[in-house]
Amino acid sequence: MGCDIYVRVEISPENLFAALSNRTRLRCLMLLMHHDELCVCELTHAVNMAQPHISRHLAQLRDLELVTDRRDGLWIYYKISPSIQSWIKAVLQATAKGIEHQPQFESDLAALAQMPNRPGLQRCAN
Amino acid sequence: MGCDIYVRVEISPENLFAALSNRTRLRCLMLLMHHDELCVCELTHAVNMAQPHISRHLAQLRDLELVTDRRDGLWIYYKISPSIQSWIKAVLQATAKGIEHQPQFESDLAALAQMPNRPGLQRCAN
DNA sequence: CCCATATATATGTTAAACAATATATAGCTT
DNA sequence: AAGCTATATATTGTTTAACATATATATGGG
Repeated sequence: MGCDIYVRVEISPENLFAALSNRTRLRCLMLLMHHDELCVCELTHAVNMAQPHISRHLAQLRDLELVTDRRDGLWIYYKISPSIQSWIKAVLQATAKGIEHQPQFESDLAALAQMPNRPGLQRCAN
Repeated sequence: MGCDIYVRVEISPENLFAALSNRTRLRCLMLLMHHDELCVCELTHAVNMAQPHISRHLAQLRDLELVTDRRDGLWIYYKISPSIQSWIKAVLQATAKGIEHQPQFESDLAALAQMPNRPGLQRCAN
C-alpha cells in the first residue's frame, strides 16, 4: 500500500550551465541541435575523441534529462530531450546561433557529414 | 617602436557557462539583470553572504568581461557589460526569464528592495 | 597640511570538494 | 564471436569557501 508521489524535478540553472561548461558536452549538444538524433558512433566520429569519453559525457547529459536515448539494434541514438523547459531550449538556441560560426563547431558538422558507413547501413566507421 | 596589435578576444562558450554554473555568481548576475547597476554592498546584502566572497566572484565576472565596474567614492558599482555579444545577452535574458520565479532569486530581489541605507546616502547597511 | 581612523572593497592562502581524463573491462545485441 | 556502448578505477587538475589581511577613499582633529 504505497502512495507514491511523483515530483517533476526541474533542472537547476547551475547544473544546466555546468553541463554546458565542458567543451566535449557542448560539442555533442551542438551537433544534436543540428541533427535531431545521432548515435554514439556518429558523435564519437564527429568530435574525434575516444568512445568511452563521449559515452561518459552523454550519460551526464542524460542524467540531467537534457538528452534522451533509445536503442535500435546495436546503436543507441541520442537526441535533445523533447521535454526540456522552454527557457533551456531558448538558451540552447541562442548558444547554437552564437557559436555555430566557430571553427571547432563547423568542423564537427563537416566531419559528421563526411563520415563513411553511418549506422543503419552496415557498421560504424570507428 | 612597438607595433601593438589589439585582438578582440571573444569569451568562449565554456567560460561563459562556467561563470554561470556557480550559484553566487548567477544570483549576482540576475540581480544586475534587474537593476542595471549595483554596488558591492548592495549585492552582499541581497545575497546575504560575506563580502570577500561576493568580491571574488565579481572579480571573476569582470575578468571575463561579463560585467564592468566603476568607482564612485567609496563605492564600486557593477553592471552587466554593455558590450557583451548579443547571443550572450540572449542567454542571460532567457535565463532571467526562466528562473526569476524561483524562491531564491525572488527573495534576493526582495532583500535588496528592503535594504536600509543604500549607498549614495550615508553609509552601507552592512 | 599631516595623521589617525573608519568605511568599502579586494586579494592571498589553504584545505576540501569536485570534475575531467585515460585506460581497462564489462554488458548488450545480432 | 563481433560490434557498439557503458561503466569502473586511478590519477590529475580545477573550483570553491573560509579566514585573514591588504588597499583605496573619505573624514575629522591637531
